[in-house]
Amino acid sequence: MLDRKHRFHGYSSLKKVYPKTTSVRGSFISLRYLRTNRPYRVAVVVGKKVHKSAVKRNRIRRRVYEAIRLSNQLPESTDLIFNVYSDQVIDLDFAKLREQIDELLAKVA
RNA sequence: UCAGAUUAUCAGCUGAUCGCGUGCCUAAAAGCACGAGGAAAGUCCGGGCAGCAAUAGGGAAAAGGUAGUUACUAACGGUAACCGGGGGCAACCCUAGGGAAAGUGCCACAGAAACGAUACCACUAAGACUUGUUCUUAGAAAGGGUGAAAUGAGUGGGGUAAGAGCCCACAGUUUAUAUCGGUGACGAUAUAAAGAGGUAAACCCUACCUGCUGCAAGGGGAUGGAUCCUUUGAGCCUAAAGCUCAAAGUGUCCCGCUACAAGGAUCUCAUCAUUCAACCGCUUGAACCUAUGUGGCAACACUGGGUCUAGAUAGAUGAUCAGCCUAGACAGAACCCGGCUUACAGAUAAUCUGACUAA
RNA sequence: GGAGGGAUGCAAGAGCGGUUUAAUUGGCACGCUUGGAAAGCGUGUGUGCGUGCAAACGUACCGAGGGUUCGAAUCCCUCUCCCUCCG
Repeated sequence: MLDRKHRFHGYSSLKKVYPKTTSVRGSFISLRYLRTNRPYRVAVVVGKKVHKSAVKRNRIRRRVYEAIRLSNQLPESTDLIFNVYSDQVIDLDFAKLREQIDELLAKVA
């Protein structure tokens, strides 16, 4: 999990950013981003259609957050929204997950 | 040894590195402490708490719920013990278990008839003639047939034209009364009476219970001011229009109570607050652990001692590596408790039952 | 998080506990009509299992599983999935 200042806060903050973003697609995760003049902010969205169980959705979210945290390619002032649309992230090898995340971030940069 | 029954507990662990939330301490950082469940789930019940002025005050109606008894509990549709019924050789388990002898409805098809009635076949008697596998009238309601169910008490005997609780004996059912046992449901015995179809998870009756809305409750901005709209009643008036005056709340009504403001919308003028839907509510509570403790069959209560044990807000408990074994199931707090229901790999312990073998 | 509503054939959508009611409409298939099509008219049309060469017949299924009843799509309980609302 990331530090509090690098996350989104409030219901409407994410809603306001969402329609202005441009999107980049990966194999299990898509990324929407928007350049700003603040420190970077990150959100990970795992919809209920990905998996029914709350435990498994939590696990996906935490693994993705962790992969983002360990990445050294984070841009300085950008809003990032990771949208997970596949439940294969649960069992995916962690090194491969990191590869994917880095790939997406490289596209943004 | 094998096959069961019941209850309780646990729900991977250890170490390293890098992270997250809250609290403490700080100017800040660092540091230290703590950080999901037995079901956190379903939201099926019961409460607390908050708002509606209310222990939401009393009564009535409507609507909904519960249903053996006695206890327990803050309360319950929950729990415990017991009673009745059912299952099992047994330990033990299951049970929406009030009333159909208050009333109404329904019981398709088939059948004579589905409940104040009625008679297809067969049975009995009398009569008729065309004298026979005949017809008519009467009797009877035990047998056959129909159907889930047929007037609803089985067996044996008597009785009769033929029969039938029509009568008798024995067995059994229900209701009432009495006595005994039990707080009670109920059980046992005796006497009397009766013959009553099923369905109340159909309406209903009886007894008891329930105000509504839910933390997205609610608080956090309160008071004054201005403008506009709407309804009902009364008065002026022949009537309409118009004008004037009055109007409360209790989410159904009456009483009672509170109160002297009709209700609604808009403006943002004055003071005040303001990055974010901030912040509060938000976690010490019918709390948890414990005792060769006390009372009780038990649920549970009391007493003594000890503990502080998540409180996030787009939402914290994770990631990676290494080791061990029995190889890790179901599953993530969102205001909080007490239950119920549903999901769940297994492991361990205790008590009990049956069968077999040995002594 | 809390509150409410729903699930019936390929699709939409009715359905008082009763022998036949799984109505109706669309879609689809076949036939008639036409030189050929469209439209129109007529007939048929869910799935599984069993019997049968076939036609056909029997039986079960109304989201799933239990219960009440002589008899449940319908009444009661539990579960699954879908939709709507809240400041």
